[in-house]
Amino acid sequence: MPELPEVETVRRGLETHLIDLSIIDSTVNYPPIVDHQQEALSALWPQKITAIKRMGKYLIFILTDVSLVIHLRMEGKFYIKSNEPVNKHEHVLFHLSNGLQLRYHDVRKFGRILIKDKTHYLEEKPLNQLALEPVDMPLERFYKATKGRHQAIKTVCLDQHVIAGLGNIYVDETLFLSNIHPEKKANELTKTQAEKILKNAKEVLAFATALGGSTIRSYQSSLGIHGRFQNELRIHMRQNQPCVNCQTLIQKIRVGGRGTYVCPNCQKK
DNA sequence: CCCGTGCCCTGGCGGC
DNA sequence: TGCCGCCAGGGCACGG
Repeated sequence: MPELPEVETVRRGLETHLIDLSIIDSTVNYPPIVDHQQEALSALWPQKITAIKRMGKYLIFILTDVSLVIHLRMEGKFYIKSNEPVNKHEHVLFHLSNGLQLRYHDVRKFGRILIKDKTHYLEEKPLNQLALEPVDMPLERFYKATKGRHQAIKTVCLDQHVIAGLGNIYVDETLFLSNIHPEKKANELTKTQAEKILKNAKEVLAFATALGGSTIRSYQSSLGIHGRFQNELRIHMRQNQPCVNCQTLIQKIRVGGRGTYVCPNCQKK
C-alpha cells in the first residue's frame, strides 16, 4: 500500500520522465477510476505537464489548465510504455507528446484520478480535508487532536484528517519506535508521548523515503524503482519473530479493523 | 462532532 | 488439481 514514502518515490520518478511533456489524449478503460469523468477528461487535451506535486498520499499533476489529484489507494501505480499490448489492469492511458503512454495500473481498482481546478484544488475535496504531514505538524496541534479522540492511537494516526502520510506500515513502525501500544486510547497520551510519535513519524518517513519506500507483497513500485525500506522494518510483517529490543515474540492483532504488529513487552498501553 | 460499520475490488491462499 | 470462501485495506458514505 503506497504511503508517503512510496508516493514520494513515485512522484520523483514521474517528475523525471514527464515534466514538460504534453498529454495529447486519454483512454479510459474503467470509468470509476476517473470518477466517470472520462468525457471531461477527453475534452481537456492537449495539456502540458508543468509540475508533479505530492500532499500526504496524494499525487497532483499540475497541467496547463487543470490539476489532476490522484490517489493510488492500495495498488495503484504508473507505467510508461510505448505500444505494448494493454494489460487488463491498465485502466487509464495518457498518450504523451513523445509517442509514449503513461498508464495507470490498479489491480484492485480502488485508486482515483480527479480533475480539479488549476488554482483552487487546495480548497476543494479531498485536499481541503487533508491534515498536515508530520514534518509540518506543530506538536501543540497534534496533541490537541489526540485529546479529542477516544479511539486507539493507531486509528487516530491513520486518520488523514488528523495527520497525513502514515498508513498501516509506517504507523506500526512509528508506534513501536515510540514504545506505545497501538490500542492505547488517544486521549490518554501524555504530551511527551505525542511528541515521541511525531518525532518518530518524521524520522521513519524520512528514512523510508531516502530508501525509495518499501516494496512488499502487493505493492511493487512502478518505473523500475524498488524500495529498500522493507529490509528495515522493525515490527511490521514480523509476526512470531523476536522483538529487536527484547526478543519477545511479536504479535499480530487487529486494531480498528487493521492488521497490527506489536511487541507486547516494549509497547505500553 | 464523534464513532463504528460496510462498501468498493481482485489475487492469493488455506482447506478439503 | 480444482474449487470455494475468506482476507487484505484507504477513504468515504451513512446511520446512531
